[in-house]
Amino acid sequence: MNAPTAPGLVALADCDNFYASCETVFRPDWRGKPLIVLGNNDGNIIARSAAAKSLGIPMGAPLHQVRAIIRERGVIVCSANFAFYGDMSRRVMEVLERYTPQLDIYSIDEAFLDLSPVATLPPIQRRAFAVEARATVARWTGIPLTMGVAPTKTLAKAAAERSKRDPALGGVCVLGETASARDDLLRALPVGEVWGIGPRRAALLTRHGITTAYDLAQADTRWVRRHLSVTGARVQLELRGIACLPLDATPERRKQLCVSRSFGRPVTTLDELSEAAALFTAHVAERCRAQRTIATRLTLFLTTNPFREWEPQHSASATIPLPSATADTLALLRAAASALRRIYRPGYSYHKLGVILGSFTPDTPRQGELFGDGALTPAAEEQREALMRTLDAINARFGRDMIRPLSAGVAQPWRMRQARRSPHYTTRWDELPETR
DNA sequence: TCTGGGGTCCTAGGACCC
DNA sequence: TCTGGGGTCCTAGGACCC
Repeated sequence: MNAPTAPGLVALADCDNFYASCETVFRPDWRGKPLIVLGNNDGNIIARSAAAKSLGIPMGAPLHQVRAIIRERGVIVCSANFAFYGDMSRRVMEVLERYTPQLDIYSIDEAFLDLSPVATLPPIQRRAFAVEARATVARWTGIPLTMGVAPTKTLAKAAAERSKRDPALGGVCVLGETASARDDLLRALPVGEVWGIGPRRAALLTRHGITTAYDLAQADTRWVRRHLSVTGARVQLELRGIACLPLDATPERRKQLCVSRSFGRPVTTLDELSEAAALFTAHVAERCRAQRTIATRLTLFLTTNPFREWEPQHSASATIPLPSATADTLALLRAAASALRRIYRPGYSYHKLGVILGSFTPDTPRQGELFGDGALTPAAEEQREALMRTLDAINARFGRDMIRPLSAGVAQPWRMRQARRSPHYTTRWDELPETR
């Protein structure tokens, strides 16, 4: 396991329109066409192909706002298929891993590469290296990506941004040695597009006359520290070429896990909410076991639909400290049920429910329980763990929810809509692409 | 009719302790 | 008039990210 290191030279590999590109890989007839991917419940647009962007379809917009343009321009519409995207992501990352001693996977479609081995090469050769990595990913996976190469992560992000905006760069932007090249790039980057500067901070900065990344790099460091906290101060240093964000290739153990969904239709009864709570709890428990942790805290939250302003609103959450750290589905189901009883109020139309596990510790060695009231004996505990392992194995082999809590219900009328999901091309035998 | 899901880090403030 | 000082831990909420 490598400790995080301060990068001397780092590349950001950022997949282009990732979800839309995934959908196109096995449908070459869709290449170049306007295509959008909808989030769960087929609600919002969460990805757009280049052609869809150029039609002016906005990111994040609810589907019903763009119906007209979809019909008129024949836009292809897909429901999100996260199992498929996750598998394609794994393939892209495996290719990138061949090009670096340390791959820091930042999200499903982005990773930072430690390029210190090629840092001493002249810029032209560094560029050739990035160009080849990019071409190999495209050839082996079908996914196009953009590379930004620079001394810090934040500058690499800015370089990749530049590359996406300027097709003449051929998908790779290497931030040159000279300070003037860097300054030119930063002057052209609005401050709100700097990585780590969101809408709130951008508004504050603009009010103070700081409108570009260059302005932010030059601003008074004490002022930045005071108004943007340490995260903002780091952004500023990174823009100046001083690495503050380490490259971390250790496979992460999440600090919290969340499974939440909006319902396919409004839900009012405690019975239906209990079904959703049970199903989500089973899913989050499975993920907790998969990363080999046990949780000491379960939070359940519940909200009405904030867009239906004319209806009475209620949102609440309850956190249950678990008497002993666990990843046992049955123990977590009890905690979730008691949390739900605590926050449920009749008379509301609920829209979304979520279950969060947190405050993890590694699952071995197990911390013994100080006061054993009602706890399982060690032998019973071992049996329960074996049961969970069996359950996970069956679900992994025969499909998710093959075995699930009965309390999660059977008909599940509250389930989300997903009308246009593409096949699981790479993750289910019966949905493999065929050639004729 | 119809508005996503899953994360991270930081800070302020309260509870509690000596 | 005057109302310790300093520390830890925990949680909620804000801001940001993809």
